[in-house]
Amino acid sequence: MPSSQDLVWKALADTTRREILDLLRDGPCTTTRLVEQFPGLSRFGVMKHIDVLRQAGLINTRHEGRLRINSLNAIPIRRIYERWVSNYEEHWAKSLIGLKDAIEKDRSNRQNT
Amino acid sequence: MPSSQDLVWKALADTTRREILDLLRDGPCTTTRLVEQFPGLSRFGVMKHIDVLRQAGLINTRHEGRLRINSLNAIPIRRIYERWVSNYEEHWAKSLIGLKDAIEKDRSNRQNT
DNA sequence: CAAATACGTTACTAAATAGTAACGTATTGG
DNA sequence: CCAATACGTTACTATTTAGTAACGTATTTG
Repeated sequence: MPSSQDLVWKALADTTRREILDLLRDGPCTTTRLVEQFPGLSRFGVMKHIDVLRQAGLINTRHEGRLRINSLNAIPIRRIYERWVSNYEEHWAKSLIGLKDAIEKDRSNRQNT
Repeated sequence: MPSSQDLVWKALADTTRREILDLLRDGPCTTTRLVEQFPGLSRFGVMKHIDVLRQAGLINTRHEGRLRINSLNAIPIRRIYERWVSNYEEHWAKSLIGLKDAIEKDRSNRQNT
């Protein structure tokens, strides 16, 4: 039973899919136009990536005649940030600011044992 | 040729691996103790996850006698945030603030067709 | 209505990933 | 030194994922 968060993580794990999202940051785009941006991949290849992104809720598609217009939904990325990434902010701040301290502490710890 | 960023994304895509990182937020931990936290997995299973995390630079291991002490390095997560996630902040802010507007627009669009 | 366009699906293959079981190595306490 | 402990690896299987080729559907345009 994969959670919806899990689908988002899996979707983001692939370079092509992150590139698709990056393209959509500039605005909505039809499926065919997206396919054209990836000459190395078949149409179906790209479409399967789009599917994964849609299932993760990162892309919405609306129909307009024979066009399918894909647009970005950044909210799931926000959730990833809020529920997970932000928990590490304190930690990485410590690693950056307190690097010298950490080294000193580590050294004296090893002498005490 | 997977970039180092790519290794981080792949590493984060797995629930077990994110759980390992969450455990390490409380402080460093030996390999065996980490294994014990995942009764459903074999030792090797957990160790392979640790390996993936180490290759992504998310975990450092130092040797201390017969113990291997694994500790968190949150810097790669920070990079993911800076180089990618943060680009979407403007976008998700727009989606949140403009949500009511978007709904109204969508409704009137549907009435027009 | 027929051709062109935009999109989608079915069926298949190749490769990467997750996982287990069983065996091997290094460190340390009695 | 030898038994226990902590860690690691080899060899294998099952599952998932990525990808292609080829075929099918719906919507316009002349």
